[in-house]
Amino acid sequence: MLDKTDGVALYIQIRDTLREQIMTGVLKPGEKLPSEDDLAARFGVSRMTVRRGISDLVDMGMLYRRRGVGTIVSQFHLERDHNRLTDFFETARAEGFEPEVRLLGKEVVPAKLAIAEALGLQESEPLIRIQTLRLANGVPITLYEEYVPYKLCPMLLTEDMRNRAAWQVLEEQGFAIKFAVQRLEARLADARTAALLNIEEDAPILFKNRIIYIEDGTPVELIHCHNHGNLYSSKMTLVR
Amino acid sequence: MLDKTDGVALYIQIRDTLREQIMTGVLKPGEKLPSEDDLAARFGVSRMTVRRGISDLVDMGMLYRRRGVGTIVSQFHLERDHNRLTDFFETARAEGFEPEVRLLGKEVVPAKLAIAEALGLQESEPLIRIQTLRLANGVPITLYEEYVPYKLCPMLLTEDMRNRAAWQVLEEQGFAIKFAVQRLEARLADARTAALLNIEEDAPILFKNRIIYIEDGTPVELIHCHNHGNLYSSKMTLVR
DNA sequence: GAGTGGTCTAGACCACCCG
DNA sequence: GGGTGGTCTAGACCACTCG
Repeated sequence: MLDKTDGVALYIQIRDTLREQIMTGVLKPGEKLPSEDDLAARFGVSRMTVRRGISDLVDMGMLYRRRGVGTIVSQFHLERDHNRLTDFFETARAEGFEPEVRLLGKEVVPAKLAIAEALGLQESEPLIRIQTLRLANGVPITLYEEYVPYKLCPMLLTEDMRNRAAWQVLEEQGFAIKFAVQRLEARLADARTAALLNIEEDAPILFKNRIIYIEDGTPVELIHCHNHGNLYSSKMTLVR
Repeated sequence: MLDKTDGVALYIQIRDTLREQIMTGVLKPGEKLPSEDDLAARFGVSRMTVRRGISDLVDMGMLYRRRGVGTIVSQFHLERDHNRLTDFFETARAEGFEPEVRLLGKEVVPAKLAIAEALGLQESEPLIRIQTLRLANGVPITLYEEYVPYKLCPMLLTEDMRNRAAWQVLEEQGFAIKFAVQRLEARLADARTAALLNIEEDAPILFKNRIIYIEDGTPVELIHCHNHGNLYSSKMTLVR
């Protein structure tokens, strides 16, 4: 069952085995897993190792534990991906839309005060600004504006931005992208946004301000998303 | 340092001790913790127990680990609370606003199709609908509409809803509230919402549709929030 | 009372990072 | 090479649930 020689941690192999069984319906919602002692014997590992694998699935919401009862498959599998930084193309396709990105412009601009503060820079420091229009099935959904400090990654200027976001380029360059903090607001469309999204001025816009950080807490990118109010909504999971 | 007799798990005492030291600045951002072996010796526990406590803080974003280097205090402490179901009053006060809730109405209504489907009910089954207006420092911020299946908790009809949400009452009644899934949209204010929030009709509204679930995946409450577009934004953290 | 998950121990070996 | 975190073992005792 497990391969102790291939370098993949045993608890990861156990986690993936169990997840596979839940996904394929071998383990059904509401059903109890074998006990931890039992699983440890089956997998030929110690109970602590089984627990570590199960804990990951509990954190993901696929399982829950009841002391004195057992470990049970959740009825509802939390879509924790909605609380994660994910690839626009992958998620669009996963939701059944064909994604497309049109480059509107890419230039070096001096940082305005608000953006400089968000990125921990001095005012007027050079930024790379990348503006794109994101479409689903050919319909404009989002006006996407990205700001990255020029000194951080000058090569962004020559990268093709039609298949990934700037933070994904940074990740390829070895930056340990760790998390993002975003703020959602309801706004009205200004003239330019309205024209690009093919809606009326003053139509509703779901505005998203997102700052992306690397491991040690340094901000590396600011994003402004102007999302079509009637065609876009933002879904997420909250845990008690 | 630790109390092995008071019933609180050692790893929780260790976690809270370390968190306290980070919060109070004894451990500063960017600073390395003592090694796990060292901490185990200081706390008088095994290394696995120390790791369990540290892991919780890593999950919360307060620490990060680097193999071969050590465990380091994050520059930026993730506010994971924003990804959690939290108490309106507590969070408002924590952010420096004095919260207030005005009851607009509480009645039993038949479930419309969309709400019945969201809550896993038959159409027309009786629901308790609670409508309140939420204010911060006396300014109306949110028109809050809650729907709970009548059969689930009839006593909601007689509860005072001015200091907690319905799901908090359910929690007090022993329901294991586990998570919520919500969807945010930008909308324009209709006449009633505009009047209650003291804004113009067609002003921007951040609309939130939230479904609350218990442990086994059963939905127990649906919430519609109509948030003041200019005074309310929704902040959250995404993890890579 | 039997079975379950919750916690904890006292080791062990490894991969990785850095001086 | 020395120190760090990553993984794993083979036990142990406890609190809890349920029949």
